[in-house]
Amino acid sequence: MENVFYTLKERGFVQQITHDEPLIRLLGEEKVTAYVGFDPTGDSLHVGHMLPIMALAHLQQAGHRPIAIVGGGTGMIGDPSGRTEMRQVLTRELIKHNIQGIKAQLAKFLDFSDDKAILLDNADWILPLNYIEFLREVGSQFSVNRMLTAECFKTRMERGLSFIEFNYMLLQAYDYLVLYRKYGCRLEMGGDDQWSNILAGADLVRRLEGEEAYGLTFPLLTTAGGKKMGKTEAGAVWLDPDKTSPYDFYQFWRNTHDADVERFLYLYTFLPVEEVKRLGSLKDNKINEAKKVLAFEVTKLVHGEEEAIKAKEASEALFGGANADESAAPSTEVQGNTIEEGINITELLLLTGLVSSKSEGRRLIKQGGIYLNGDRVDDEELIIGSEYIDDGKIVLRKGKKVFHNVYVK
RNA sequence: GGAGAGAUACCCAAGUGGCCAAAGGGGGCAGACUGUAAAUCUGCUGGCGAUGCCUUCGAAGGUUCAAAUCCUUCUCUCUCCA
Repeated sequence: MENVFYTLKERGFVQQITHDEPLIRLLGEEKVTAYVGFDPTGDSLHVGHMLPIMALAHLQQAGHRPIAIVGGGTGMIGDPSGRTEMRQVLTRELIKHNIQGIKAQLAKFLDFSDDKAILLDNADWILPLNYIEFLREVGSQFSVNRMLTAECFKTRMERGLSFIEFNYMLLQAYDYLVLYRKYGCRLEMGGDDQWSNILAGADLVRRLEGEEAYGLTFPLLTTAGGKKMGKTEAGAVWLDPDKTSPYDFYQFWRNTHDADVERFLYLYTFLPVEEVKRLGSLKDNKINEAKKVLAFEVTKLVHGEEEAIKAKEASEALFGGANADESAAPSTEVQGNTIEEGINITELLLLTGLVSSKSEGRRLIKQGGIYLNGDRVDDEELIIGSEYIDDGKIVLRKGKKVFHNVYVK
């Protein structure tokens, strides 16, 4: 099998590595145990977490053993990296709850059977730590002078950094040490903002165990539009179907900027390199084909083939203008008599969540941004009665892309 | 602990008694153009029973016919000193 390092490199996963030659050799010669940590700051992962997950999946496919760490212990501290302000300190209960959600989602990407991949909560070894023992074993290995020069603390030096956060680096480094001792873990990966933390861990393993440990970071992705990957105006794009519907998830990928399509196909799908190259080279409106493939593949990965097909069909039906089944679009159910009595268009918009206030609804109508069953609405006082019900539902549209079905019970 | 500076809408940032629901920029939303893209141009961007009313300029009080603007207390942040 080809060395997985080259796969990762070719697909754009590699930003920095601690030692290139020895790491490549290691990955080519033996089964390597590698880990990535996830912050339990929410009960679902989002698109931003997919990069490390995909990397772990590639490693597993190449026969290596991934470890996913959920930071139940470090979550009690909060990583200051990349933050301008202190993180909110999470409660133990909340973290436990979040870990449950994250575990379930990771299982979609990694095979945890027979210890082919391992999921751990670092609370197991961090919470029982004895302060003095920890300081003597781990703390003594760190130079404050050096820590202060680390990039991750620089921004915080200006805005203030509390002692609890300053300790975060030691704890993450300790994770690596524990994993090395228990599982022989030799590689830690993470976002490029984790570089300092990863180096600290690799250093610690080398100092205390005399063994070379490696680190690799992923690029921090921004879209061609300059936004943080996985964030939209509406917030993060979640992997949890209750937070982001498969249809919206599909649409998120379908709306990828032209310039990002190839890069994303490499990173977020398992399509072979030749196929990605072919799709990525499509020009002008042909590239829409590539976007469809991207959207379908990623949706399939996260929500399964059935949901992916539904999302794709719904999308094509809605944008194709056909009257096909658009059931995958977000929907709201209303009581039949609400419509029979007649409801103001702005009330209905508010009800569906398409707008957050009636004023916003009126504004949109005034600007010609609201469509009812395909026709533009120009009267903001329009009363919607049963004559608008078509096939048991009313189709609302905001702008060009946001569809919403209103089902009448 | 001492001295100073500051806190304005989603973000940055003007405003220092009425003309302020609050300039400007960013972001966002919509329209035009398109390929469900980008770029560009245009409009909008606190709420409501709407030519009026209500809430909003860190919090709570006070002065005034009138406060984001003045006074008092409090909370938080930053800078310098120890």
